[in-house]
Amino acid sequence: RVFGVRGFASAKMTDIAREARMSVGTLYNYFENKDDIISDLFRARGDECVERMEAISTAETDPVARLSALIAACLGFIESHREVVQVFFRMGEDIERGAQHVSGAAADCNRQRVHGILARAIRAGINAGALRRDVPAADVLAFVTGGINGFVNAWCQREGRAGLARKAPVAVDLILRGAGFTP
Amino acid sequence: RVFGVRGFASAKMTDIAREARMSVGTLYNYFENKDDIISDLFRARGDECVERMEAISTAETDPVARLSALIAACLGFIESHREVVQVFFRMGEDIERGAQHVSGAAADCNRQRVHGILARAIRAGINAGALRRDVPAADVLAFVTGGINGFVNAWCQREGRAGLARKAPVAVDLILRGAGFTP
Amino acid sequence: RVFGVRGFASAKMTDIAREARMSVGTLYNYFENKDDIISDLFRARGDECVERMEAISTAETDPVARLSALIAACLGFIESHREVVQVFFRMGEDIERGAQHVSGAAADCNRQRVHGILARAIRAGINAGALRRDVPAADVLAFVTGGINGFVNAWCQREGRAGLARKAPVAVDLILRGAGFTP
Amino acid sequence: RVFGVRGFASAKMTDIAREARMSVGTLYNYFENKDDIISDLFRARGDECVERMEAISTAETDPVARLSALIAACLGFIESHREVVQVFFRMGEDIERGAQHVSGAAADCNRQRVHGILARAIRAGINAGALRRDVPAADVLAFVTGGINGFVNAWCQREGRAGLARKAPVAVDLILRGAGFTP
DNA sequence: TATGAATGAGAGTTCATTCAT
DNA sequence: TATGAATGAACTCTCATTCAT
Repeated sequence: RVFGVRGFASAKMTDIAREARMSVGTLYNYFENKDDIISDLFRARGDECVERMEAISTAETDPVARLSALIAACLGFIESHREVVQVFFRMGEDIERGAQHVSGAAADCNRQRVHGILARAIRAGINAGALRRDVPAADVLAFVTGGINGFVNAWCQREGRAGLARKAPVAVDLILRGAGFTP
Repeated sequence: RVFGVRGFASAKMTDIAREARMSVGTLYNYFENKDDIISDLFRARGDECVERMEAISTAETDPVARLSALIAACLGFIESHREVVQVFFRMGEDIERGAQHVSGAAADCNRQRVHGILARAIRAGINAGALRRDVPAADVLAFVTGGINGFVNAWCQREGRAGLARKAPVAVDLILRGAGFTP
Repeated sequence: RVFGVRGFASAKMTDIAREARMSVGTLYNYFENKDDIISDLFRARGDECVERMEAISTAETDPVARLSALIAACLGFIESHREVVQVFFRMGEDIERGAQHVSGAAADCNRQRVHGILARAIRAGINAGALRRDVPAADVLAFVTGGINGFVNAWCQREGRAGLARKAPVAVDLILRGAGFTP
Repeated sequence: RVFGVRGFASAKMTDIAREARMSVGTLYNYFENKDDIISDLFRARGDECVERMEAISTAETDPVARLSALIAACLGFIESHREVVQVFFRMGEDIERGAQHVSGAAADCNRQRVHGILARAIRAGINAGALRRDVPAADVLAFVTGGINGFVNAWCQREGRAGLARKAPVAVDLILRGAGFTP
């Protein structure tokens, strides 16, 4: 929660300790150092998210249904882990590049795993003729992840409100059919 | 450049001064404090970007052409301001919300202005019947900005390569027509 | 053992507890605080050493034999209390003066008692005409204790080897007759 | 001065800074870290001491005169660098072994160089027939360095008084001729 | 106007000590 | 009596900011 509100560098150990209702000393009984806290956070949530997506990936065989379910799962996961994801995604931006010295590996690994799952689904969709062939799969991936993030960002703006998961159908629809008018 | 590489909190005034080939003292003749540097950076680049987009907005009357041009302009602007935009966009994430104590206002204002321009274009498109009516304009906005960011992120991954602007047609095409196969 | 290896300030209570195969809590059932541990250590070993030397002092009446026996006893005691003495003597240096806030009194008291015993033996030797009269007793004391320490230091260098007590005859000989060639 | 009084571990950076009439920040402009301060101290004084002793070593050819001059030089150097040497020698004890993580290398190197110079002088004396042949050179070295240290320690006890260098003749005499009465 | 050494508040981290179990 | 998680004061080190030159 503290990382989400103040950012990694500005989050003080004392703040984190106070939020966790313990002393700094106790905090250090459970984490090696500040980096370790966020690393663990990333790892734990990332694993959870990836697991859920993997499950969907193997369960759902229809390409379009699979991609739709994955997108919905992403949005649902993010909504149900509001505070963590706030760090996970927003700080991720900071970490993926620049400050990669802080748990960069963990964050990067998670991002890559999620991207990998989506990429496989996209390629399957293309091969099955359910997704466009005229656009490189890499571009589709960028577009899909971007679209998801767009809704996450918008949802984060309207702080405190619920409803990200509810947007899944719209998001999926826009991602698959585009914003343009089709008569 | 320093902010882009090290992140705001980790960027030291001495580093910035060295990069600018001046002493810290001189730096303080031009900027009130560290926050001021990034604020000014945001304001300056933001103004530039907004100006360019405003120009397109008034020049182009056809809704679809206008939105396409705006998207292309965004991508072009970002590519030509690599280092700055790296901070501008990536750190923006960190600043827009979380660390709003640092130039949050400036960043937020820029984002809002850009979003405003895109929102107007989208509404115009909907009214003209060129964009989908069955989806709330706010959702389309989230989708469009997300799609743009998706390409920016992918471009940032492949560090050092050029070619973000070149992606504009693909980005526009995917945003308008979606990733799904349409026979 | 822990004090000997890490030094007083760097020795952690948890390390000491682990070495003693108990918990820190239990440690605190036997010692008031960290200082107390080293104080007790000093006192106990010091008493032991002083007792042994006192015994020699009263038993041996011939001045030269007495001094020789005392020197040999010192070296023997040190060898048989390797780890403790490592602290006792080496840290003693640190504590005798400087860090007298830590059990300085105890250490100082021990040193003074040992020095006192040696000083009495030296004075007796001078009075009996067995030791040089032309040099102040205080200087002889400094010389004798220094000589002993010299062998202790050299012995400590060659870590792990035995044989300090074996050096007693050489040490005594050098102390009494000097390093110069006497035809 | 602070290291000498409080010992390395107990010496606080703020104390050192106050003693040097500067702020901690300034201290860090000149030294990387706490270890660096003592390392530099050791290195600088050690070099000085070694240089002086080397000069004597090459200048004086007569073995006994050379050893005497070296002993006197040691005592003189120590007296004229009271505070530094207090750390240099006393902490040396602590560092040579135990806390070798702190500038152990530097201290050890100095000790070895000084010992080396003395050892060469001793071997020369033995070869020239001026020092005893019946005792291993290594033991003589231990005895000589011990004797020197004995006077240093005694001098350090009587805090604040001068006169270590004045003891050189007595020290040399005792070291060469021993404490025993020779008719 | 330019410089960069000096400053010191504030950060992360350690560890002697306590006390409920 | 034994335990070891919890505590928080105190430490080292950083770096934005100042100001005499």
